Amino acid sequence: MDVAVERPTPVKEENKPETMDIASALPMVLESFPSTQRNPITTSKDDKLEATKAEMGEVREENERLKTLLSHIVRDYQSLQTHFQDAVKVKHQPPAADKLPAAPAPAPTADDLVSLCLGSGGYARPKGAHQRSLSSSSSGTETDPDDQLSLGLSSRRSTDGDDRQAARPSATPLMNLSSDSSADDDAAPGHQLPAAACPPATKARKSPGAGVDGADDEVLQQQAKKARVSVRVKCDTPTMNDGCQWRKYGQKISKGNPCPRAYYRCTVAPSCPVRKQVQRCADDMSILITTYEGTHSHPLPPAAAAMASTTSAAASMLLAGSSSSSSHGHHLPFASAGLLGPTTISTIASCPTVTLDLTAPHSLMQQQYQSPYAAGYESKALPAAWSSGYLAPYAGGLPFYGKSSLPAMGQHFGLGMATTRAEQLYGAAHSSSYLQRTSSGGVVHGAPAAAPAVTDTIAKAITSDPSFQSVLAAAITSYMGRGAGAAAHK
DNA sequence: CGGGTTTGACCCGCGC
DNA sequence: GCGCGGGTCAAACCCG
Repeated sequence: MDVAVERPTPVKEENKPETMDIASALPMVLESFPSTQRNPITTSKDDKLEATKAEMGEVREENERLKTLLSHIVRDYQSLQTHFQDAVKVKHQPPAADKLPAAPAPAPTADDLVSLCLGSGGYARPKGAHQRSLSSSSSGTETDPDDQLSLGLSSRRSTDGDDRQAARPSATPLMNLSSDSSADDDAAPGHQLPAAACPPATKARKSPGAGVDGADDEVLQQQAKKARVSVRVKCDTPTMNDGCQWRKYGQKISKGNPCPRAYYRCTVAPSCPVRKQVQRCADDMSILITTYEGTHSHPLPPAAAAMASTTSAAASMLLAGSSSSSSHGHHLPFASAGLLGPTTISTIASCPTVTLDLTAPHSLMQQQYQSPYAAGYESKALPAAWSSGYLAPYAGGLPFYGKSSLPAMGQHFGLGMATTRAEQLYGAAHSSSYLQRTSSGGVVHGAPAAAPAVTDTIAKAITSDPSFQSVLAAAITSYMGRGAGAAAHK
């Protein structure tokens, strides 16, 4: 068809207040459509105009339905949250039940490994002798040339956090990578990131003789678990521009990977403890693996806030999950929604890592829905939204991240396509998504441990890439709907 | 000249 | 206890 339907750039949504209502967020997309009529129309275009109008009407109806659906979903989700909160409270009554086998030192007790393979069913992680979160490559991911998934997430968990707290085991103060931990500092300053938040003098590792007993032991355990977020993207450039300023301070050839691993330190602020490691995947040199560690101790530029939020949310999810009972899996909507592709959480050497694989699920999108923005991702070092900071309304002065998550979810919840197609996509995403948690063997469990934080992430991520919005929204919708339904059955 | 990169050495944790 | 490997340091070097 010749009617060029040009949608306004996502920037329009950027300015939406975080607290915006979900219902009001949806029409944003529709509101954008009238702009399509502004195309210069020649004399005989009336028919087309009429057709377009009719189409718009249909889309409008579709949107109304989606709005209603979303409202239901949100309600269900909140209900589910409540249920979950209660469940968690009950679950954590026996304090020891939920912790890692705390007795021995913070040693290799945490060898749990959660593997989430979603999105494209063809994704097969080569599970070798020991699974590596970083260098594990995806064999089936090389087909899509533009696997640049934007991860603009400015998730942030509310500090009032009743429900947020639910995601965290109450007995285990979590080190939280997310910048909102700054808000939590008031409550638990001692839990500030040990290595990450310690002064630039670093050398945190050189404190062997600290007295350890009782509660300190627990804290140390948490300290030992410096959560990391590893992001795998297809990227041609040596490093991924995530909006932050980094200074390289080292490089190392790691075993099993001919590509050197580069070590970077955030230089936005001299005292910023955040570090990242950049390494190319051994199996697919086009895949760049960036591992983030720590929390920025300074306001982030908008472009960086998106990425920081992403890692924060992922880390939060990871930590919330990893500190829960090891006998219960963690249902990670991240992956469940097919949002971030195969998402792997692994705890290796007391260093839990969540890997966001942005190389796989994209192909689905590409095939099904060619967003006007999709072309922009081709061979770009960075997804547009990622670098644009378009989802980072709180960056640059305000304490990093915004507020509550759920409203935020609706904020950008712009569904850019009709449900019919969304359902198609959802079907594909849903049918191939599964959660697998392996614990020295491989048991499949499911539990909504970190749902809130992850939901934030999902919601924000949806907004970051218009080409993803549709399918992700569908997937999330489905997830949340099912989750709420499951909770209702309990 | 200041800031960033390179690179070899060093430290430390972990597995055997 | 020892060796290995990952992570960091810091001097030398490079570049604008």
